[in-house]
Amino acid sequence: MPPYDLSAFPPFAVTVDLVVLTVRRHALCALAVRRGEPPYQGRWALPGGFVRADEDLEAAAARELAEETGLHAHPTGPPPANGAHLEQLATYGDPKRDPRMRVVSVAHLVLAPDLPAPRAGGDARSVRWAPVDALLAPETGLVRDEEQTAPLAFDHARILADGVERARSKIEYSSLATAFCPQEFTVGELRRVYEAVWGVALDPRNFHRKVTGTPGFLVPTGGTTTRQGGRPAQLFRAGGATVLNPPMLRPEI
Amino acid sequence: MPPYDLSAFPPFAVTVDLVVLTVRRHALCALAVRRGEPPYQGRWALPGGFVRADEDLEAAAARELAEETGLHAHPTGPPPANGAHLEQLATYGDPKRDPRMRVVSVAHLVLAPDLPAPRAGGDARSVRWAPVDALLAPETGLVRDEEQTAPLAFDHARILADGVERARSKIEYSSLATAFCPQEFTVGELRRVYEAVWGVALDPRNFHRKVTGTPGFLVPTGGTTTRQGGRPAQLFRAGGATVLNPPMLRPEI
DNA sequence: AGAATAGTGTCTATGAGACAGTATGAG
DNA sequence: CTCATACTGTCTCATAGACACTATTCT
Repeated sequence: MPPYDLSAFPPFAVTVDLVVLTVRRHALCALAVRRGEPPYQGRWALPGGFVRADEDLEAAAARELAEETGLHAHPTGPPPANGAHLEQLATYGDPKRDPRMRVVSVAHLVLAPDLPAPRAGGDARSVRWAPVDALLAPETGLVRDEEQTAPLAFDHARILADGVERARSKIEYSSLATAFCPQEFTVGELRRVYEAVWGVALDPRNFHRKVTGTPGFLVPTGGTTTRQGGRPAQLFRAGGATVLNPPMLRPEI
Repeated sequence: MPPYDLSAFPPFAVTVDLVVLTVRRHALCALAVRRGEPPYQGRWALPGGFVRADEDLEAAAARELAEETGLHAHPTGPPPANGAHLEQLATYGDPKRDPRMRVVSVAHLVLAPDLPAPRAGGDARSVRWAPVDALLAPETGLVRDEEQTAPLAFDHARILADGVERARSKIEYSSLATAFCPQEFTVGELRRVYEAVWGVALDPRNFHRKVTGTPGFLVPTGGTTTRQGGRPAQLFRAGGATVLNPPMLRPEI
């Protein structure tokens, strides 16, 4: 078969799916949308959609993100405003992953601060933040939830699990945990992000020493806040450093 | 636009491209094929090809690898025979990356030991191992090479650079460097893999202490070899461990 | 006062880097 | 013999983890 014989390749549909993560009420949550049509009608799924004919993959992901949440993503570089971090996650192309046609989905990972309202374009009942534990619970539904969310449609549970694992490992050796925080945040708030994403408790004193001692990780803004109660805490912005060396260590077990 | 309106999505061609890396003569090398047709006729490119209509992405990558090199890949799990490590790398979908049509390429990374002959299916002049430094050299060709290899066709320089960076970082925290070694190897041979991939010199004594002291990384086979000269060295196989904790530290600078 | 959170200091165990010194082969 | 490589041991410094202690607010 000569390469690029224009009649010799099978046609594919290409979509982007989004794993949008945030930390709400001390829990790692993902954005889920309810499917209005078959297949998997009524089930929860990851947001996503078709890549347009002249659109880059990353642009398609940013467009879908804006349509679903109103969030503006900055694929690389530091957060200028209240933007979200966006990166490509992986591509899923099992021939049977969609029962109707051959669809290859390029999944993207988005890390966003909590504050933005969950939606901007759709209707309120069809999009929500759900704890990833509930979305990934075994199909018997062991997790008590006001509304059953698992199992996700298609192979989206696998995609979500891959995205969560990527986020868990990336905050070890990068400063990406700050993408879950508002523009100004305290050391304690950053620690609660780590605790929620990793699902562990960290020693506040050692954590404080570690993050404030890593050059370029945090930049003090001069302000303080008491929004967490207790003694006023310094406010910080994310510094220019993107990689942490040495990394944050995720406690074993 | 209703989702999955079968007439509402633009058609894409989906390909797999392969970044096949090995260590030869103390240098990190990648597999390159010479293009026989336009565009970029006569230029070097990464091996790859179309994904078939009912073929998984990983299966397509393994098939292309076997067609180009005769290597058999085992996507996950330990090397049973002289297989190569294969994993998905990233997906490239710039609308203009191929001048003729919309092509989305799912790049895969392959790490292989040196021994296998460079090719099995094509003709000898159209496929070769080339040092990644030469393939990624600036277009002015600062690297002296018997035959100019850079710049690669399409966006393959970017793909190769991403694959090399992935390999460089993965051998820090995983036992994947053993994928570059034959089934049985010495500590010194493993060290030369690290030195070639990272492009640095490592202290042989500290390296020996580190790798032999990490549980599950190396399993002694009982044999010895003098193929490197000097005092006979113990032979090892790769152990069951896949992640290294604590990781190998890549020297700075 | 008591509770809650922020922040500092101190000790210890672990591991990386530097490097002395010994072991065992090939020529 | 020399040379090359393999391997062991020892010292020092950096840092993670454990945890005592102080600081500053709110109720």
